[in-house]
Amino acid sequence: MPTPKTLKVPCSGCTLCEMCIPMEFSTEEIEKLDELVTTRCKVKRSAALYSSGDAFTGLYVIRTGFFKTCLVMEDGRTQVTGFQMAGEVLGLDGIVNSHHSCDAVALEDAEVCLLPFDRIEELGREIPALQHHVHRLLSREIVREHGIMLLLGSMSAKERLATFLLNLVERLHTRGFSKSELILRMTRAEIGSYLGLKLETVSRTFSRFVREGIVEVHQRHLRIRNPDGLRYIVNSPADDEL
Amino acid sequence: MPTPKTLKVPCSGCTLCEMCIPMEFSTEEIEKLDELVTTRCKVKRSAALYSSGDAFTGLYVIRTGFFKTCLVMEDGRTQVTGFQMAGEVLGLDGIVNSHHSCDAVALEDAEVCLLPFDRIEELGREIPALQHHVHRLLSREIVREHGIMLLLGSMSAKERLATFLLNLVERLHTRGFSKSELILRMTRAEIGSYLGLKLETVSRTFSRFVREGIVEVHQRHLRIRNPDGLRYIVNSPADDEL
DNA sequence: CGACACCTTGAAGAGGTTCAAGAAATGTGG
DNA sequence: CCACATTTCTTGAACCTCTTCAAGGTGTCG
Repeated sequence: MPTPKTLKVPCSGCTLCEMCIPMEFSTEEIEKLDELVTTRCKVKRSAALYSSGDAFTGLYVIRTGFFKTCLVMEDGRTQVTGFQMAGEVLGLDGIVNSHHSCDAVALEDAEVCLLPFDRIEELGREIPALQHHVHRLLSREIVREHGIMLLLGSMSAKERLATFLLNLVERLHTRGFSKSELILRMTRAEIGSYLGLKLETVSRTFSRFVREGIVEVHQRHLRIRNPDGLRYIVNSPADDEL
Repeated sequence: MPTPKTLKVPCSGCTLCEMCIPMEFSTEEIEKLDELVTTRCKVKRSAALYSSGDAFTGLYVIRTGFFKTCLVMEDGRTQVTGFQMAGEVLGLDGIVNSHHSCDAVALEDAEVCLLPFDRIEELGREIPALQHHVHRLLSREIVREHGIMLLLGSMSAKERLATFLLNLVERLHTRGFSKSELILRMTRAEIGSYLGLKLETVSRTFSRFVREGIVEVHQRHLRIRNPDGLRYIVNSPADDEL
């Protein structure tokens, strides 16, 4: 369970963009938006921000840290449905039934802002730009998941992992990190679950990429040597071997 | 391309529930909602209601007919991302970028209502219940897709097909159709694409279900003889053979 | 330093795919 | 309304990718 802190955080100063300050607001509106964020929480590594069944209170914007969301079946099988990093939003699944339908777990110590959803709706009625922003946020998530369905439904292991790495490094890059180096915050098993593969297959596919000179892998430290190699893999249905 | 008809349709009389009239509205509000639906379109079998790249104008509520939505990769591979029937909503993918990111194709002659999205947002600001309804609609789609990720990521062919059939028959049942008989509106290849399987695998799995006495299959006419058999398959990770 | 979690790699195996052929249904045009 | 073309569905056999099982290596943290 997260540690709630009723700490006033001026959003106006926060550089995170996905949710909070999508620019096209007047200063008056920004003042209102600052009111939106009432609570900041710290979440320890491997702790759940929320779990399936928990009452839905609002959306969480990640300030720092890295999360995974996952579903757990009765028989214990789990499916990782996404990895989220700073600036991204958690909790959209809870809106329909006022209860969460998946778990959000921190993969490293994290800090999130809670945006009570009824406040979001209230403000959305006053600020059309915010309203539309929320709609886009939800729609973006739908489109993202379409992409994952494509990945899970029609891609080989190589393609899946290549797609995953490209997506990850791109998102990190927009946050100011390197285009070629990254640290995986998740285990092979978690990557595998997300990609519909077993951890051994993930490991083997990494090894293969290393052999082909596409990446360097040292545990969780990755270095992409040939990004075009990855892109080529994604776009080649029948991938000719070396 | 659909055939637009500027036909006034009183939504108040329409029994479709998912989008249009979620009860908790005043008569005054319902009058406003009636204004929402400006256009009704007919879509011929195998015609696209919209295609990837088309400008997004609004959401479509299916009055009659049956649709599939699908993504097409550059290399031609396609992924069916969903099947939609009367009362369900199409077009949510278009909100983010004001352009659609997938194709919606009618699997039989269909009729849809267009709800211009800017009007939805306007009205949403006036009617909180509508606003919340839209949010739930989007969130529901996200949760639905989580379920498909689980299916594609961690289920066997048998489990996938059983899950698919149970879901389909349940949705039909809420629309007043039989709990045990249904007509598949889509081909084996389309089912396969949706489930991340090849059409041969779908066909073989059907045959297997028939052999086990779980269903009767005559082309696209299905009869579920043992729904618990299907449910059992879904909930048994290592499924013991006959 | 030892315990534990995580990662890699090999060998055998299974589930699903691919290729191919034929049967059944559907639609079209004469 | 029938014959033909086309699409869709089923089934078999060989193959391949990914999984499973197993063992050993590496890194980390108390």
